[in-house]
Amino acid sequence: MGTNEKEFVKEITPRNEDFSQWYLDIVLKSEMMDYAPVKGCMAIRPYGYAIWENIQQLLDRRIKATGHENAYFPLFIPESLLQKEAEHVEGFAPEVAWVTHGGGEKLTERLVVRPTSEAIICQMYSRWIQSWRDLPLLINQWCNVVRWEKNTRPFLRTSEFLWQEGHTVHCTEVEAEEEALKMLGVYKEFAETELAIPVISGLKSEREKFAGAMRTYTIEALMADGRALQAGTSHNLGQHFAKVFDIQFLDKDDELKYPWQTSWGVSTRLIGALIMVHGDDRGLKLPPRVAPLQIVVVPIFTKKGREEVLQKAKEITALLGENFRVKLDEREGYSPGWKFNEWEMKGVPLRLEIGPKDLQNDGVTAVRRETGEKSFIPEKVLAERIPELLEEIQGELLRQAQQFREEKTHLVSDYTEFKRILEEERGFLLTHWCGDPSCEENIKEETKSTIRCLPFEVSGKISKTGPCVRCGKEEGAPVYFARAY
RNA sequence: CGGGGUGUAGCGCAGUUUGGCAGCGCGCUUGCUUCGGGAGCAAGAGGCCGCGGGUUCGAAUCCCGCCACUCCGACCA
Repeated sequence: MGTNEKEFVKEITPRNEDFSQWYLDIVLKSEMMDYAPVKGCMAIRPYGYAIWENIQQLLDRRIKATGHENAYFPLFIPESLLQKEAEHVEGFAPEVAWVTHGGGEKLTERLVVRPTSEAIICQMYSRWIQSWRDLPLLINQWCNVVRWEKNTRPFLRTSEFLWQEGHTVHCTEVEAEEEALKMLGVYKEFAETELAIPVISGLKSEREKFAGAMRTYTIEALMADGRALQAGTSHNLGQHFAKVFDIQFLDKDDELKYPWQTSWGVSTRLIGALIMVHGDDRGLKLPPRVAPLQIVVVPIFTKKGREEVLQKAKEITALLGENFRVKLDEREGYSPGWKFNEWEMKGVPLRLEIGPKDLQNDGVTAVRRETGEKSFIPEKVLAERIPELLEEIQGELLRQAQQFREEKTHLVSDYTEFKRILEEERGFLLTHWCGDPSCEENIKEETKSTIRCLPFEVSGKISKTGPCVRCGKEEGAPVYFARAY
C-alpha cells in the first residue's frame, strides 16, 4: 500500500489532501447517500440505510433492556406549544420550518415541523401523568426531525435527519439524574462496542448545553482530521418543562409535585462518525457489527475451472449466510482486482477469495479490510475461524481509533502552546478551565475551539484542579477543548 | 446570512474570452476473448448545456434574476 494508492482509488480524493472532499467522495461513491432537490436534504441509499438499520437494532435492544418502550408522536407542533418554554424556543426559533397552509387554506395557528419533540411530548405527558404510580415514564421515539441548517454536510448536519429521542419522567431529581447518566453510559458502551468508536463522556458547559436543559451530558469522539464530533447527548431537563407544560403528580406524601425529566438522543450523524473515524484513502472501513455486508466472496474465474470455483463459492456463501451478512460477487465482466477495490471502498470488513489455487488447497484466501492482511483458511475450520476473524477486526478497529485518539490528545497548560497545537496538530486538548464563561468565550474567539466537555474521568492524566489555561486562576477543572463539527 | 468557487451525458472535464452542427475520457448496453489487485477488441445507447427571463437572424457562450452544491466565516442541542 502507499505508492500506488492513487492508482487503486482514482475516485476518492486522498484524505490528507482535502479531508472534506475525501468525506464527500466516500459518501457519494460508496452509494450511502445522494443529494435530494431540497437544500440540505439527502436520500439515504440502501447501503447507508442498512448501517442505520443495524445501529437502530443494536441500540434499540439496549434502550428496551433499560426499561424503555417505543412510541410515536406527531411531526407537527402548534406554535403556541413550542413557545411555552422560553429558553427552548429561543434556542430553536432560528432553525424551525413552519407549516402555514393546509389543504389550500391558511391555518389559524402555524405549525412547526419538529426540530425535537420535547414540547409535543410534554403536552401529552401532562395528560398521562397523575400519580407517582405513573412514574417513572420511560418512552423512546425513532423518527425524523427538521432543523433549517445554513451549513449542511451529508450525515453530519442535514436539514432533515433521523434519530431516536428518549423522553423520561421521574419523581425525584436524583432519579432523573441517574437516568440521564445511565443513558449516556448506554451510548458510550454502544459506540465503543458496536461502532468501534472510543468516546469521552462528560458534562457540557452552560454555553454548550441544550436549550431548556438544566444539565447536558455528552459523548465526544475524535475524527481522523483531529476535529471533535458530538456523538450523542443526554439531558437532565430539571422541572422546567414540567412547570410550563403543567405536568404534575400526586406523590406518596399526598403532595402535588412537578416531576423531573430527561431526554437523550443519537442520530444519523453516527454514520458520519463511522466514516471519519475509520475510513482511509481506499474508502470506508466498517466495523463488522454494523457493516451492511460483513463478508464478500469473490470467485476467481479461469477458463477451465470456472464451474468448480463458482460451485464452491456458492457453497461457502450459503454456509456463512446462515450466520453472517455475506454476498457472493459473481458478476461477469469485472476483473477480480476491480471487485477488490470496489468492496474495499465500500468498507466490507472481510473478503474471501476463492480461486483454483484455493480449491486445490481446500480452503479460501481471506483478506482483512482494516489491515490488508491476507491469510489462508482451510474450509474445515471456516465456520469457527470466520466469527473469530470478524471479532478481531472489530477489536482492531477500536484499537486503532483508541491509539489515534491517545496520540491526538494533548495535555496542555500554556495558552501559547494550546494555540500552537490547535493550528498545527489539532485533536483533543486536555487542560484546566476556571469555569468563567468569559474565558470560554475568549478562547472560542481566539482559537475557534470549544469546550467539548468536563470529563467524568481523567484517570491520572491531569490533576483534579489547576490554573485556568486562559486566565491562570487556580482551582480550574479539567476540560477537553477541540475544534468541532 | 456574508465572502469565494462550481453547475455541459451516470462520473470527471473541454468548449464560454471572440455567439454559428453538443465534444472528450471513464462508465453504461450488446457480442466475443479474458479473469489471483481497477482486462482487450468491435458495435451501440445516452444531452431542456442548473432553472427563469432578456438581447440577437441565431445563445452552453452576452445581460438580469433565481436555485443547488462546495469552501471559508457567522449561527447552531
